[in-house]
Formats: sequence, structure tokens, C-alpha cells
Amino acid sequence: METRELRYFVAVAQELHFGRAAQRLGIAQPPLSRAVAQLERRLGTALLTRSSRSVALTPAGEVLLAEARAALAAVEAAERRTRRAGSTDRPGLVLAVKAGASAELLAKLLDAHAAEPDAVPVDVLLVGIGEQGQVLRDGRADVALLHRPFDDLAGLDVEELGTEGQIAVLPAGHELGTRPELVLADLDGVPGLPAPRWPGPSGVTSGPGPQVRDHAQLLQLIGLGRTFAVLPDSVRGQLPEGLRAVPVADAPAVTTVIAWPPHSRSLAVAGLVRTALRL
Amino acid sequence: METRELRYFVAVAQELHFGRAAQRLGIAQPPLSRAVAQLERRLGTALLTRSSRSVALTPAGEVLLAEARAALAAVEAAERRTRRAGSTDRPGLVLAVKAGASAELLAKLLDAHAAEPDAVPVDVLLVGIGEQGQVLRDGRADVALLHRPFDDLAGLDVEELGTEGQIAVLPAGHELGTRPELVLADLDGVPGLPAPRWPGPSGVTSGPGPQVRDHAQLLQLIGLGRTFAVLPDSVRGQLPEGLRAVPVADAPAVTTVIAWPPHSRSLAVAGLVRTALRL
DNA sequence: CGGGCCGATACCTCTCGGGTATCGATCGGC
DNA sequence: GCCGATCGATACCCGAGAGGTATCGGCCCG
Repeated sequence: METRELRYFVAVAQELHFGRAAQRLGIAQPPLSRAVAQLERRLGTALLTRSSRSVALTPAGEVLLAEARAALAAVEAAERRTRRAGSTDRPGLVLAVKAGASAELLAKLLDAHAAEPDAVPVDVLLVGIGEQGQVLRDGRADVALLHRPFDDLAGLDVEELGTEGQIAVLPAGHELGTRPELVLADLDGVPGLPAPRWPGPSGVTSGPGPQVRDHAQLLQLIGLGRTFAVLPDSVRGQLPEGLRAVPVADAPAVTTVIAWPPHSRSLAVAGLVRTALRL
Repeated sequence: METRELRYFVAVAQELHFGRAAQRLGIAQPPLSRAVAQLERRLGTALLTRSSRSVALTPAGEVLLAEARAALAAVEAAERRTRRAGSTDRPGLVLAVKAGASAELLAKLLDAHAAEPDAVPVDVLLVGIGEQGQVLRDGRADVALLHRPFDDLAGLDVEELGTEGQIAVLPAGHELGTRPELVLADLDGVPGLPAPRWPGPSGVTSGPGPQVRDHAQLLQLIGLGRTFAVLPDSVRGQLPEGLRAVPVADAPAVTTVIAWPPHSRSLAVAGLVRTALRL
């Protein structure tokens, strides 16, 4: 199987429409139809059920969609990492961090790493919530900080860096902000304060409230009184003036972890991880 | 990048010889030279240093070799898993087990799974030591039993099933077999009894003794008085007549784990894992 | 210094990926 | 119930590029 065929199939499987998929791929519809049909012939399996009015995935098609995405990410990663290994000007590491999260830990880590004798330059790549795994898997980053149980750690090698409780971050002057402590049930369905939505481990977003990409957006929306959030303790240090932080007794503990792609044989990654574990 | 290019590059990188690589790929040498040169042009990096008498990998080439292997395994996995999902006759799972290891646990697991209401048929794939990760990654198996710290768990999702001590397995009548307990140092450099070699997590094999692929081979060689082994407690149940088993006090504990490929969304895998965790 | 090994280059062929035109089926509207 | 619109499949053509053969040019060895 060639990556071209996989790209074509993924496009059709996502769009569920040959015409639109062809347009997205920048080719005409007939070659796309033929390519997918040929893929099905070679695999000996129907991947799509077509009824001239609609296209749907067969169970085998579902399997191939998931597997093809992973395989294409691996190929992309190969390309990107090789390019970076070859370009002499930047031999450093790329560290992916959720924008706005773990700021204090990140600062300490970068300082400690820079003080190492064999320090390699580190670029910080700020990504949206839940995107760290993706950038790690497709080669845009070499290491990432993520948070259990929120982020998807599947397929990554991981070391734990620390655990902390969670606090509710509320708009200035909100009645709940005056209490000394909350439980999750207090925050369930507060009138006029919907929970925000962000990309979860399963890739989908859930909840009724506003859609949010990173912590900065989230804090801004809280400042505007449009939502609230339950976040790790360590965000206290970066709360804008006026927001209220209240411990949430029964919120699950958050573990910050450092992760890297499984077959990374890079000494530079190992060095950064070692530094992180010493903090 | 197409998988064809990656396959070509991997062949050359392994053989370090364009002629032989071309032969292995079933093509002529000139197209291979051109394809690799074109890949280098597209990546903007030299991958190989060629000197008409020898071929060597550049650092970027080393990176691409590792990444390309992973990517090609992912593509193969996509193909195999889709084929199996499509062929109606065998909708079951493939469970990879080191030949001869964890026999008791395996029997219990298969029994318990068969007793489940939604039992899916399970094929057992016996593989050589250290090959479980590979067959999981390239789609030949869906689940595997492996043993920490011996097997390479990088990139796999894992649940622990149990921990046990280790025993030394010695030929009948060997003097060490009469002692009530040993320490690793006792086994270090026993005259006439070299330690066996098998594929380790790093892929290489080390040690001076005979080369071994699985437990059955290993036990046979011990029976012949040619080597010894330090193995998990649970092999006691399958020792052939005459072999001596002696606990090793300071050997690292072995944890048996059940593992599956990270993006497996399969309900069948989840069911088998749940059954295993109940044992 | 000459022969043999090996990768690169030149040049040819033909497969196959991609484009246009069109068909056939299905669904919605009148 | 018919007509038109939509959408995937089919027919047919063209050109890029993958692969083959012949050959060159550098390098080590005898």
C-alpha cells in the first residue's frame, strides 16, 4: 500500500463524499473513485458502501481509517524528523506544551536544562489542549508536557513529574468564589455558567458551554464571566487580577508527565527527561 | 513520501550496498540509485555518503532508518488489520505469547475468556522471545503477553497482570542445583555453563553462550547440560523431568503484562484485557 | 598499470496516475 | 409520475515517471 492510496481513502472516509474529497485532494473525482476501488480490490474487502446518494464506512473501513491515520502520522514524522536532523542550523529539541499550562514547571525545566553542560537548544512549541500527543506522533515535536488523566498518552513513552490537586477558577464576584472549598457537584449545572468544552482524549468535544483551544482563551472567557474551569493548582500563579480560585475537594488529582515518541533513540531527549526528573 | 521510497531507502540502509539492495527488492540497480537520490533531493538532506567502494549512513540517514521502519510497520499493520477485519470467516483476536512462557496464566486466561458471554474466538500466536512487540506493531497480533523488564514496551498500551520472583533452572545433577537458594553472583561465570543469549529490548543479543529463540529451545539446551537460565517462578510447572529449579534471591521481579497497540479501539481487545485483569 | 567492482548517468519503454466526457441510478419537487 | 439535479462509476485519452539496458567514471587490488 502506498501512502497516496491511504491519503485518498482517509479523505473520502472523512468527507463521506467523493466529489468533496477529490476537491480537497486537488484531483478530479474519477481518479479518486478508481484509486479507492483498486485499494478495495487489493485488500479484498469493501471499505465503503456507496449508494449514489450516500457513502458510509464498512467495519473494515473503520479499521482502515484509524490505522491509516496512525500510519500517515508516522510517515509524516519520518519526513519531518529527517529534515530537522539534516538541516544543520537547528540541531535542538522541540518541546510541546499546552499554551498557558505548567508555566512554573516549564520555566524551571528550561532553566535547569540550560544549566546542563551538554545543553542542546530547546524550542518551545505552544499547542492547543490535547494536541501534544498529535504533534509528538507526527514529528512536529520531540518531547511534550502533558497531564493525566486529561491527555491521551496512548503510544507514548512517559515519565511522571508530579501530582497536584485542582482548583475551580471562577469569574470575579461569583457567589461560589467566596466559599472556602467546593465539590464537583457544586459546579454541576450552575445557572448562567456553562462548563467549557475542549478536545478530550477521545478526540471529541463534549459539554454545552463555549469551545476553547487553550488556557489563555479559557481564562479570558472566565474573566468575561462566560464560563468557569477546574484546573491544576499551579495555574494560581498566572491568574489575571480578579479571578477567584477555590480548591475542589473531590476533583481527581492531575499528574504532569513528560512524554516522547516510543522509538526515540535521541540522547538529547533522554537528557532533557533526566533533567526534568531531577526537579 | 511514498512507502515505496521508504522501502527502497531501508533496503539500501540495511545492505549498505546498492547492488544487493536492488537484488533484494527485485529491481535493477540504476532505478534504485535514482529513487534514493530523489528522496535526498526532496528531503533536502544527504542520507548516505557514497564513495564507490562503500556506502554509509549520515546522521539524518540514521534518523530516517529508525523512523521509516516504524512508519512501514504502521502501514503493514493497517493493511493486515483491515484484511482481517474484512475477511468474515475469522472475526477473532490474535494473542501473541512467548513460546513456552506464562503457560498457566495463558490457560486460565483463555478459559476465563471463553466463559464470557460475548466471547470472541482467540487465536494464539507463539513467537520468539522479544518478538511480541514487533508482531503487535505490524498488525500480526492484536494483544500480547509480555514480561517486564525483559520485553520492550515502548509504544504499547499496557496493563499489569502480576509479579513473581525468578528461579535458576539448572541441568540435572549440577552442583548449584542442590543449594536451597542462590544469588546472581553465584551464576556469574560458572565454569562450563555459559549464559544463553536472546534478543533483548535493544534488539541486539549479548552474552557468550548459545543463541536461543524461545523457552522450549532454552529448556532443551539446559536438559543437555549446555546452559542455564534465570526464569520466572511460573515455569516450574512445565519443567521437564530432572531439571533443577532454585530460587534466586536478588534477581529482579518479573511483571507479566498484557499489551495492545495504542490506537486500538477494538471492543474485543478491551474485553480480553478486562477478563485478564479479573484473574 | 590494468582489471574488476560499484554507483551514477544516458536513454528508452510502457505502465499507470490523472484528466475530460458521459452514463446510470437515485432522490426531490412540481 | 415525470423531470431535473446530484453523485458515483465507466470509457477513453494523454503524459509523467518508474523501471529496464547500456555505459561511464572513480577506486581499490593484484
